[in-house]
Amino acid sequence: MLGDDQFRKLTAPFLCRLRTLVPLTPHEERFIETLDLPPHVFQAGAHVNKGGSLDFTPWIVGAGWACRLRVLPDGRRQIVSFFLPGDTIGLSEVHHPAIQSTIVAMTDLRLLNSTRLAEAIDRADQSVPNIIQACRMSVIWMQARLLDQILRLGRLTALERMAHLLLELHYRMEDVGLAQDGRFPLPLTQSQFGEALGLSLVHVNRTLQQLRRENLIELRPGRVAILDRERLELLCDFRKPAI
Amino acid sequence: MLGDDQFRKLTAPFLCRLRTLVPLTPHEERFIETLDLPPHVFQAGAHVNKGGSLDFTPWIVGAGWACRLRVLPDGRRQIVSFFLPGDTIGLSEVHHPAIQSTIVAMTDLRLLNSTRLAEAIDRADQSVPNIIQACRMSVIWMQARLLDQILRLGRLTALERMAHLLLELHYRMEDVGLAQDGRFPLPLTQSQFGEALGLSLVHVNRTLQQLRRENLIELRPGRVAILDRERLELLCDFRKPAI
DNA sequence: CGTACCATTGACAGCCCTCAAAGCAGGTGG
DNA sequence: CCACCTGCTTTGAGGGCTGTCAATGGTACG
Repeated sequence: MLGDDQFRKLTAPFLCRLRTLVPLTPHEERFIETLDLPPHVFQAGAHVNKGGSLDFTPWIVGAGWACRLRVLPDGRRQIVSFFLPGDTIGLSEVHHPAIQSTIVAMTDLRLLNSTRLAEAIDRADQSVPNIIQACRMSVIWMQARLLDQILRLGRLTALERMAHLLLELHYRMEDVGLAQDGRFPLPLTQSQFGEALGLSLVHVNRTLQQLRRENLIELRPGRVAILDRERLELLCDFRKPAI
Repeated sequence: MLGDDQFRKLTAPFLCRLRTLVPLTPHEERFIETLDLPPHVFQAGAHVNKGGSLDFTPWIVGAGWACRLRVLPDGRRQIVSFFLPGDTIGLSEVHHPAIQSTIVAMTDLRLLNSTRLAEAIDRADQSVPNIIQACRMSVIWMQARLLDQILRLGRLTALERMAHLLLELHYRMEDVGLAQDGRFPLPLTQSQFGEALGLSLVHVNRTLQQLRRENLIELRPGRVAILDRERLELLCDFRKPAI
């Protein structure tokens, strides 16, 4: 279920991600490429941070998708954020009980242990200054995406929310080299879209149909194509994450 | 418009806040108490981070309320988070253009310049280890509150959202010694409640009336009383921020 | 061929929004 | 002292966006 990523180097997305933030020295590129292979594998549906000493391990997503999830006692579920290939888990953002959320693998997942990276950051290792700078920027990006999510849920209509989320995912996949020509793998069910966007499954379905009717996207299970990015951005006031 | 806080030491709330997180040494208490007085004053409605060199100054809120706000081109506004006395601005969380938001004073505001504190954190100053630890924890709390906001907007009904936010604000005011017996100053208009909770002004009004009818809160302009915290928490699955 | 999961469609209800107007309190100036 | 203004709160009516319930279809897999 890892799709096209299966045979790529698992460090490639993270390298892409860092290079969108800062230029790296050859030494730094090697530092990343040697980060703890082989990967730790979680199956779709597994909890990445539920019990065990792995709870506080910092990871880099090599392949597959995960999400941060909050569940209410009555069963309502809210997806807070997504982790895509090249994202860090528990490094730029935080593992802590106070966060009261679970990290769930949405597909089969290959994670790289980034403890060495975390240590380098902690002691401000002078041999990898750009990496440290990039990770600092990455904290900011992650925060900005949380604010995006708040804006979507608080102020956008269903149609706008869906468009806005698709654009965010597109940009993120493009950044790590996993989107070509507006097309990228999208392993979300409509129910999961609903959990992320605060909508019911049924309404997600109707919203997606509307986007298709207007020739803004193409969607088949597991894959999406952004047909008219500009019009889609206009529709939902999406602001390209500049700088 | 600063209410009861007017004559308190402006560093008091921040000291309270830190002490809820870690114990401080006498040296550390003095370090806080000498943080750059007199305060920088913003009038209600002013933008704290809009243009000028003050943009990247890290602050501590001494008195008054502020919020982080996102505005859409068509005028829709979403309050992302609140800054209460004792909170930091641009220290635990981030000033950066990518965040695409404005920090607005909701009341007259007295801010302490915390550049000295920021520098102490940056160079890991060994004379104030507990303060640094507390600021690290504070980042986590701030993130947790963003997730709370996402949960409210994505999964709670209007009544639940309102209850949940009131409880959060109550706990935060209580932590910094500004709530007694469930009562605390609440300088929000119903319109601002709406901007924070993703509701219309009219619906905020009706929701507040419902909470009053059920004897859960008392509310008069500028001030609120939580009458039955336990029932209110039950109503919205509020989880006390433990640990 | 049955099972399970996901996508799709229809009918209907309800939560919440918009529009509109009236009440209320504080501040200002005549 | 009162008229007036301004900003906030309150109330009513009606509509629309979105949720819930229920059933059907499609596809992968055993």
